[in-house]
Amino acid sequence: MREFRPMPRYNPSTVEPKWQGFWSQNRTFATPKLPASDKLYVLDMFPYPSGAGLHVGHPEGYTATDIVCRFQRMRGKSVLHPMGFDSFGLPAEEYAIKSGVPPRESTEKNIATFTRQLKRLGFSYDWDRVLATTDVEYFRWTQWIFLQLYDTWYDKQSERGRPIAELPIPEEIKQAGDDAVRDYQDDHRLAYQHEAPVNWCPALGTVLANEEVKDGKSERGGHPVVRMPLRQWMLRITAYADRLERDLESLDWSYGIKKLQSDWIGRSTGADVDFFIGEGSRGDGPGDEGSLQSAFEDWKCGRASSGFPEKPGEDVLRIYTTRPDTLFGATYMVIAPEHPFVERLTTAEQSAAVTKYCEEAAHKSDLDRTQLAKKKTGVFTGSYAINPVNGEAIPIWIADYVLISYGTGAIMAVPAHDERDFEFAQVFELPVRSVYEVPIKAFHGTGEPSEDAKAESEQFYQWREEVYEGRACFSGEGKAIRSGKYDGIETPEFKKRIIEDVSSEGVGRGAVNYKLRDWLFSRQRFWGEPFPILHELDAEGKPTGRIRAVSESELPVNLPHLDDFKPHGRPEPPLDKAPEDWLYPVIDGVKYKRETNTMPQWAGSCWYYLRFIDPRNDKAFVDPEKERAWMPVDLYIGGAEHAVLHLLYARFWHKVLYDRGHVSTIEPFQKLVNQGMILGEVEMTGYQTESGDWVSAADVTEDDEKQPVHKKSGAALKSVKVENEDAEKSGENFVLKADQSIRLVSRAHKMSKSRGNVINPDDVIEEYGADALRLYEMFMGPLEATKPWSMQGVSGVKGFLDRAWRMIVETDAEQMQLNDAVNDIELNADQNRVLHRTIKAVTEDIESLSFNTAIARMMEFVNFFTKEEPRPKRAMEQFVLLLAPYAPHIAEEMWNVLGHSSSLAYETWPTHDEALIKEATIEIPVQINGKVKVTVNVASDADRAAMEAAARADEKVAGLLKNANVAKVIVVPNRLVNFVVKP
RNA sequence: GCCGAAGUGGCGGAAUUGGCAGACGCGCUGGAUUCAAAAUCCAGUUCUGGCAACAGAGUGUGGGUUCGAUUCCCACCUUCGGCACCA
Repeated sequence: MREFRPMPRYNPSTVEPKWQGFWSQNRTFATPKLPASDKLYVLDMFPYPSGAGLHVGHPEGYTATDIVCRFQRMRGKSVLHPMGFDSFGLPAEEYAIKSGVPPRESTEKNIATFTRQLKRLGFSYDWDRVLATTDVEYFRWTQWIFLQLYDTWYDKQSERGRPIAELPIPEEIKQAGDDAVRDYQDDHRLAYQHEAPVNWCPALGTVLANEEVKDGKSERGGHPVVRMPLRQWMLRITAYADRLERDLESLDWSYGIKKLQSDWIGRSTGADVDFFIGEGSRGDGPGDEGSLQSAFEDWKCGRASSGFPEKPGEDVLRIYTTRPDTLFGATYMVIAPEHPFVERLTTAEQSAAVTKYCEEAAHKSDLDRTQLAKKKTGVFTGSYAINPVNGEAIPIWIADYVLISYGTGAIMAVPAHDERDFEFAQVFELPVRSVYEVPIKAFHGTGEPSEDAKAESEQFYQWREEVYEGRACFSGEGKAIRSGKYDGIETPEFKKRIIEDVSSEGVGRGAVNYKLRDWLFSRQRFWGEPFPILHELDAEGKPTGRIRAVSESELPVNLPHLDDFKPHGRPEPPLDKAPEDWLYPVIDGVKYKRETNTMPQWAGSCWYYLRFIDPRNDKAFVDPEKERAWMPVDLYIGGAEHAVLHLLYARFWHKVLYDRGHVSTIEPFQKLVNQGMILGEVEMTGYQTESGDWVSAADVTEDDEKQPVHKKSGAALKSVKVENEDAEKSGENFVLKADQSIRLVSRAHKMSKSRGNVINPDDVIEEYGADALRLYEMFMGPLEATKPWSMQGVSGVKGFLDRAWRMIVETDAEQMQLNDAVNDIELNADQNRVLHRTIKAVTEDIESLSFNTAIARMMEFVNFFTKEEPRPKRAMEQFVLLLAPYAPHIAEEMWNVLGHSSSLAYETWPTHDEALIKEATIEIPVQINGKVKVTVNVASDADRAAMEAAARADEKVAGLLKNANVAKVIVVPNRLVNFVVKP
């Protein structure tokens, strides 16, 4: 065994465990139950504890938050900085199926690994608060929140969720009996069951939320997803769409993330309009208008007095449009293949074609629908509807480009002003009628238009003509034409007026729609939270359709032991195979079957930030007093991959809890920052043919599978990694040294096992130490930027820590002792200036999360002070405090060497003195016509005249100005002098 | 196609109420130290021309505003990320 003694040389492998042990033993970062001073809640997105362990992306965000926390503690704030594990989810279960290890076992093992790795990085978490979403005592409260959702309906009047007991029951429902009342309530709960076509993934054996499906494949694993009808639990997130959108405004999030969320919610405004169809399927068309037209007149009269009904009757086709101002341009209508009116509207002669089309549409997966999106398909129903604004009968078509799940599942088609309608009209040769004047494009720039501009203008007029003739589509805004009394009105005004008019006639009304759909909340998997729901069974063991919530006192509903939880490709969940005594509880003599679906992985992460405030409470999910004291989260840092789903779901749950009086803030996360991705090391890639001949990257393109192929011949090529010394730069590009005509590609790629460029943080710590890893990840570049890894960069940062160490610690001594050059002396003016400039910059940079520049300033400090001998001890102490948030282990050790016996974690953060930063004289550039000619020294408080005089006094400037005609002199105090010289 | 972010030395990046472009780090070159190496220290390092002093060019491209533009305006190109028939 190696002899242990204090090492004069900086050795992270002894310093770091020493201080990690110290913090742990002294519970240095334990947070009081209630804040003792100004509170600060800083949160990391907790990790999924995968079997692969921590990757270098994790410490990036975690170091950023840790710096802020350590800094703010030194500034006297009460800081809550917890960590936990998002441990439910598919991978543990997939692993269990392969290996036979129960998910709880592998999950606990992974959590232990993650904990060890996180502790090795020296993060100042309050480990007393650690939690995992798979802890029974945690998901007990996840289930409890589900019950809150189940017990809540959304009151549109007051715009908030209220207890289901307060739901007003209409008289006719009351009279229909208890079952009707219960059904009515169930229809209004925020958590409800619904049978609808869902995204079923046979390979994963579960349904997926819309958000988890990309290009018709599962986000996890990339397995195909098909649509099939299933009865599922849904959460009524759409009720909160408006608030989720509106409240974004109050948040300190980047514009990009807000936009992403806002686009996902997808609020649009327009109008609902009813088109009269009479009894349907009568084929009343242009040739047979009589009966439908006269019925339409009667209907319109009726509507004028009755107004616009809440629910459309059988005699109308209700559509939603964002452009009611194009009503006069509607030349046909389209309904979705799943629309309930399909059968009614189909005439006998069209019946066969319609049935065939709808069947095909039903079997298409989302993938087929999107991939075949290139060409529009559809079929005519044979029926017509009457446009309420002009009484015109127009044909009704069926097409899958209209989605049943958005708006009313039916549209009016205005091919002249909507690209999709135009495409469809082209395919089926339907009429196109433009009702807008195409505004003349304004030309940019000044003077004569160039040849290009003239050609462009020519093209524009040609296109404009095509729009008027119905051969092109214009989706912009302008002045109305062919729109009766609305002619000449600009689009926004037209919209307003026509909505008023159709409303007063009772044929339409202003309407709002969202892209956001309700959240499909159940999964057919084992490793998730069981629903606290029971289905009542009758004497024969058949479900009666009644459901019952597990009472709060019966929570948690734990997962039963299951030997086999393998999905079988059928929609029955694995929990259906649970032991009888778990599956069939009897309450008051009534037998029930438990809900066997489980919650999706998102559930646990929707509220973990609340549990951290009071993690061991067994009476409530969080104590209200503590919740009020700590919420909201002041800073939340994590990856952009959660920009939509996790953040939207968590905000939704939070708002429901707010409405029900369980939390005190309307939003959970006040400030959000997304860390950028860390890529692998930059690689130089060249391309070779099968036979090994080089091909220039300029001649390479990608095929459909993203494999490199030769641009001209299409022959498959192989990518070859080229060493840096075999490449050189030529103009804009890198080329092969041996053959300069061969261009290479220099690029950093995402870290992936298959590419073999994954950096393991444990290895980095082994070689350079945790402080170097932390410092490097912060030094790489701006927190939010995507940046490539560089091992040489880590080594460079380690070199800085070595120099800092030598600046303070005597490396020639046998014992750990202060460097002889460090003495108790006063700082001179230069030293003060450097010290105070550093304090100022580092402080401001932490506040703006600009860690890379803060580190650069500390490097400058060390570069300066290593040259100073003797070195004032006080400056060294102040520096160590500045460094501490970034590299806490080495800072604690140096603090120790500087003669302090305890941790610096709560030492007072240094402050700067502006007066000491100011220099007596400053160097300013002197320009002539904006070009710097010389620099001159002037007093830092010199006025304009003095600066100009100093500039003119310079020999070279005087020479240059001698025979020149100085038209103007621009003097910017403290900045520069510029002589404007005319020839 | 739409939306968002970004294009600065050999590389990561710095500088924006418009004011000396390239801080800091890597790499590279030369030197010191060493038997030697590692480590460390010193000097240099945007490009072009020149021994040098110096001169010219330069922040994706093209234009514009200004005494002065990496920063502001217009048009475009490229890369990355997201969304994708939402009427």
